[in-house]
Parts: sequence; structure tokens; C-alpha cells
Amino acid sequence: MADIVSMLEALNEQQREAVLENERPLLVLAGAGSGKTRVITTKIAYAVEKLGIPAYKILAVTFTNKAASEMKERVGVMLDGNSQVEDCTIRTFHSFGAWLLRRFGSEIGLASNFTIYDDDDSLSLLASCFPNYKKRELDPVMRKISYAKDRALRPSDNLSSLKVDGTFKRMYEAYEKKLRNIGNVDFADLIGRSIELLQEKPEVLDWVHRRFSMILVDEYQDSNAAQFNLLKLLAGQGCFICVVGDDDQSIYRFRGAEVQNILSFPELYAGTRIIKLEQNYRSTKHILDVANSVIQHNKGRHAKKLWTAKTKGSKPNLIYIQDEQDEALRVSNILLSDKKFNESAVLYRTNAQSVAFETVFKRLSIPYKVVGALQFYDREEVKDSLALLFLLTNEKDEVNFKRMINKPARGIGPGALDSILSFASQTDGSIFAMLRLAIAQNVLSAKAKSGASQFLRMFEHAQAMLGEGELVDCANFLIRESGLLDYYQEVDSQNSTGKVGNLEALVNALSSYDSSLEGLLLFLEQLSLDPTTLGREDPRDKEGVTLITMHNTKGLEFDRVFVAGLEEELFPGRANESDDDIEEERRIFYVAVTRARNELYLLCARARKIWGRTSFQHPSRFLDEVDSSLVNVQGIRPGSFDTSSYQGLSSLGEKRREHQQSSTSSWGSSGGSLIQKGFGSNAKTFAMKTVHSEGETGVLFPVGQRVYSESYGEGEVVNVRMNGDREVIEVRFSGGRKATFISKFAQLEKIGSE
DNA sequence: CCACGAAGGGTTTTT
DNA sequence: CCCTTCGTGG
Repeated sequence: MADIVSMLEALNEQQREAVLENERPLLVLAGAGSGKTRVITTKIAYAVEKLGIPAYKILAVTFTNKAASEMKERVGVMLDGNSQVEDCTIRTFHSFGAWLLRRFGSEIGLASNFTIYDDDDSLSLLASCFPNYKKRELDPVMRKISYAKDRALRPSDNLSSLKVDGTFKRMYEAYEKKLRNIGNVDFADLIGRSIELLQEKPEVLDWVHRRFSMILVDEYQDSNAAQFNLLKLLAGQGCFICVVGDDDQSIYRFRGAEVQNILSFPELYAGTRIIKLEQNYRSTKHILDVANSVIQHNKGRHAKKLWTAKTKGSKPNLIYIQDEQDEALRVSNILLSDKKFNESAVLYRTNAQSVAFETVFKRLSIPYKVVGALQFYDREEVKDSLALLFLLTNEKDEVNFKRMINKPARGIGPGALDSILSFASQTDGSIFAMLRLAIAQNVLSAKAKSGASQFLRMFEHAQAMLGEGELVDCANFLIRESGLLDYYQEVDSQNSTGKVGNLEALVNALSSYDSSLEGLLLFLEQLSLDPTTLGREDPRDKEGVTLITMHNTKGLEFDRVFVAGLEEELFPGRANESDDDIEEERRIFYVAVTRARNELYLLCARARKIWGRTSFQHPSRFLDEVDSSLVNVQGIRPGSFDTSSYQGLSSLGEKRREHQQSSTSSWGSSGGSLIQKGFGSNAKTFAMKTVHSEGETGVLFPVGQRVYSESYGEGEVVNVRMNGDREVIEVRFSGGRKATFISKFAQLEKIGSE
């Protein structure tokens, strides 16, 4: 049995207060690394062991799967030996919604075997409502629908805040109608329909209120309007509610998160007690200084004084490197110097950035684990097999039916498919019933008919197998009988893609589940809610460097952190132009930096391959916000070469001709050599090519060049590339506006740079 | 209905 | 660069 007294003693005063407050609604404003997860886990242990609250009455909610499993593990350690741990409900919001809907969904017309559609499936469904549109055109619409649902906006609501037109409303309506018709749900529905259930069925609401007497929400600053509404419903009279969060770490605005939720919590719950955790236990002062120097540029934030007692430690490093290869190599060198792999993490903005690291780490035998990225689930063959399993458990799953009815080809094209689905009105939506009708009524061609019969027989057989509890055999049967195995064996033999191996791995994953329909449903649910777990051993068991997106690191910490790709367009990412966008990106930076306990490395490349093309990068504006006294700088900052020779040209009245002469001649001298040194071989060939093709008249703008435009004002060259034999430059002007020019024709004045 | 080849376009971030 | 989508010819 865990020792609660010593656990409490290990806490600071505010943390302890937060654990001991179990009457009034509680808002814990917890800075980064201030021990908020510790407060929550201790609170659970305290409630169970000291207050005598049965563990099953406790609900703890998080936002990411990663955070939920982390919390489960930590609560497990705290309640070591107490068998009640398993009774706590520790889930993500979405997983909680699924749990509730599986139990009570029938009350609002949802069968318990509903399928949860992921973004891809949702898009397919929308596309089936609007066959005249391309998926491309519908993709942004689908995104907006999801966003609307996160914001708890239904088609009938006033959608003006979304800046959409009537077409959108029509599409949103049609999508919702279709989804309800076929009886399945999308991600947002896991929240939305849970709300609907609790609003419309008082007896379910009662049940929930009797069930949970303590509700804890982690990372509350990331909650969106829908989740906020759900939470409001969940906490009944006499239910203790505690939310924990930090407005500086709100990084899910794109998904509808509203920082306002955490700020207005006291208004909603009268008598709320607010406790602030301001001591950071994680990071050294050096690291915190860097984080603070950047986050203080945000306007919309609440003042707080985060402090640390860890005053020792090394200064963070800011390293400029050549490109993504170099970036990975540099990190590798540091890792290999002391081999502290497990204690290190590489953080990046986009999942795609992991590739360079994976390649180099493999080559140098550095052990690593990639957290979060879809590797297995994303594969075509895996999704195909899963589609068959989804259809097996839910014969109303039209999306997965459409995916597989003619894969591999069995003679059922769009025409035959339409006539099968036209029987929908004569059935309760069961695909198999439609197939039976289509076959019986002889509306199909001979070829299509035999294909449909074969498909139908396969599922009838599989259903029988499942009834006898032969889960793995059943999956094997489907993969074989559908022709998928032969199909992918063929593909494999042409170029070794390992697809057959993946099919095998899928069946293996299935083998660890209970051999029954329930086991299969559990497997599919787990997969729908967290597709990253499939086909991968528990990452916690694996040794090595952690490769992870910044979004996924919330709640985690590492001795040593590398923040990669600190470059404009990447971080902050492109399309993040508005002030609010930039503030969100800045919070992401803050989250990333504050993951580090002792060592911090910031990396910035001069060039990076994007879509196979070398793009010249510009240092992230966040690096400008780090006071230079706070970091050790290594390497040369791109764009900071000597441009003194341009000084005489900075006035506005200069003629273009003079610019051409001046810049061409200065290319070979001081500016040129520095550029070559700075940009390395790639850029050199680039530049040479330019000189060749444009000859004497070439106007070369290096990245970092300050310019002036009559219409835009002052700006800076952020990218140089070739289009045919023309040099094309991209310029970011003050105020954030960007424009692209063909250098030869650009009406730009070069001016002396920073 | 299907196989093949050309063309175009796409990268945030998570459930 | 790679992957999806579209058009053609069988």
C-alpha cells in the first residue's frame, strides 16, 4: 500500500493544498513543469486511500492518448499494489465519449457496434454525398465540418463565425444526415452525440451523476466548446470537479480549443478555489530563461512568475547547420559522445521531419523510437484488412463496404455499386441485406452478380466463424478469401514492399485480444481511438532516443531536448500568418523548450529539402526573441553576411540599372564568398547556374537580403529558387505580407541589411 | 471493367 | 519527391 503521508510531504505547499481541496470546485493554474500531473495522480491516490472514494467513481480526462497512458502508469505506481487502480476511468475525452456511447447510444438510436470514422473515412462519406465534387475540393470542407463540430456548432446554428457560405451549410447538413442514416459516428460525434445523449435522456444523465463523484481534467486549456459542454453535463450536484491547465500551453486552437474555457471556469462554478503552481521543478534556470524570453512576446496571456531552484547547469545551445542531413548528424554526434539515448528527445513541428533523423540514426546504429507517427495503420493493405473486419462487425458500414466491394477487382464497378446501394431504402441500412436483394432481383450483370455473391458468402462464413470464437482464423479467412493476400503477394513479388508481412503483423496484433466478437470490437475500438499503437510494441519498453512532435510532448520531460527545424515557414509553420496563429506557434515553442530538464539544443538549418526540392530557409523569428546572452551560438546564422557594399544603394531614388551592376559585381567579391561559405555546395551550384543562364544581367538576391518595394514597403528575401532559368525570390515584408518575384523583373531596391 | 501512364499537387499540429 | 487522381486504350 502506498504511503500517502510521505507522498504529501514530498509536495510543496500549493501542490498539497490542491490535493487536500476536495470540496470547492478547483482550478489549478499550473506552469510548465510545476508538477500538475503529480498533483492529479496524488489526488487520485489520496481520494482512494484517505477519503475512501471508490476508484470507479473517479474520472480523469486528458486530451491525448499519450497523456492518458502516462497518467494511468503514474497512478498505477502511486497506488502500487492497490487493485482498484484499474477501476479508475482515465481516458481521453474522445475515448470517454466512445465508452459512454457504446453503453447508452441505443437510447439515441446508435447501435453498440457503431463504427468510428477517421478523417479519411469521413471524407469518403462526404464524397459519397456529393459525387460531382472531387475529394480535393471536399477536403477543406470536411476539415471545416470537423472544426464546426468541435466548436459545438450544428448545421442549423449560425455559422457566420466560420466564414462559410450557403454551400457549406448544405454540405454539412447532408453529411450529418448521411452519417446518422448509416448509424455511425465520426471523431467529433464522440463528444457531440454524448452531449446529445445526456441532454435528451435524463436517466442516463442520472446514471452518470451517480457513477462519478470526482472529475479531474488535465490540460484544460486545450478543451474546445464541445468538450466544455460535455464536462458541464458530466459533473452533477455534489460532484467534485478539478481542472488543471496553463494558458501558455494552449496549442490546439486549430482544433477549436478555447483558452477562454480555463479563464472563465470560476465564473461557471461559483465558489471556485484557484491555486497557482509557480515553482518549476523540471528545468534549469538557463532553460526557463529561454522559454520566458520568447513567451513574453505574447500579448494574450496571464502574467505569472514561474521560477526554479535549479540555478546550475549549462547554457542552451543554438546551432546553425547546413540542412536536414547535417541537423541529424549534429544531433547524432552529441548523442554518441555520451550515449545518453534514453534521456534524449528530438522535437519537431511536423511528422515528416522524423525521416532525416531516422535515416541517419539507422546508419549510425543509434537506437530510437518514433512516437505518434502513423506507420502501420496508414498502410493501404492494413486499412483494407481492417475495412473487412469493420464491415464484419457492422454491416451498416457503408464507407468500408465501398472501399472493399471491388478490391481486389471482382467485377463490381460504379454502375453495379449504385444498383446495389439503391436497395438501401428497402433495408435497415444493412449492406448484406442490400447485396441479397440485388442478387435475388437479378439487377446485376452476370460478372457483377457472381462477384457480389462471393463477397456475401465470404462474410456469412466469417460471421459464423466469429460466432465460434475463432478470431484469428476468421481474420485470416477474410484476408485469404477476399483475395487480398494473393493481390498483395503479387505486388510484393514485383517490388519487395513487405505488404504481406504487414498483413501477418496485423493478424498477430489481433491474436492478443480475446477470441470473440467482443475481443474484435475491443481491438477495433482501440485502433480507432489510437491508430498509432497498432503493430508497434509498447514504446515505453523500447530503449532509445525519442522522436516526437512538439504537440505530442505535452506532459513529458527529458534530460536533454533537441528542438529541430527552427526556421520560418516550418516553425512557425506556413499558413500561420495572423497574430493569433503566431501566438499559438510561440506557445508551441514554449511547450517544446520547457520539456528539457538539463540540456537544450536549438537547431536551425540554412537549407532543407521540401518535396525533393532544396528550399533555402530563414531562421525562425522565435530565435530573434531569445536574448543572445542566453545561448551559446554555434555556426553562422544565414543571411547575416556582410552587405556593407550595398550601403550606397539603400536610398530609394536609385535606378534599376545601377542595382544590377552593383549586385552582379559584388557577387564575386565579399558577398559571394560568404554566401558560398554559408550556403555550402547546394547553394553554390544553384548560384553558378544562375550566373550562367542570366549572364551579365543576372540580379541575385541572397536569402536574408533586405529590400524595399514601392507597393509593399521594407522586406527581406526569405527564399530563392529557380523556375526554369529564372531566379525566383520570395520576400516577406514588414507586417507579415509575402510576395514572390522573378528577380529579373522585380521592382525592388536592395538596402543595407541588419 | 481494368491496366497503365501522365499530370498535378501536397506538409502542419490530434482524436 | 511521392502519392493520388484522371484519362486513354484494350
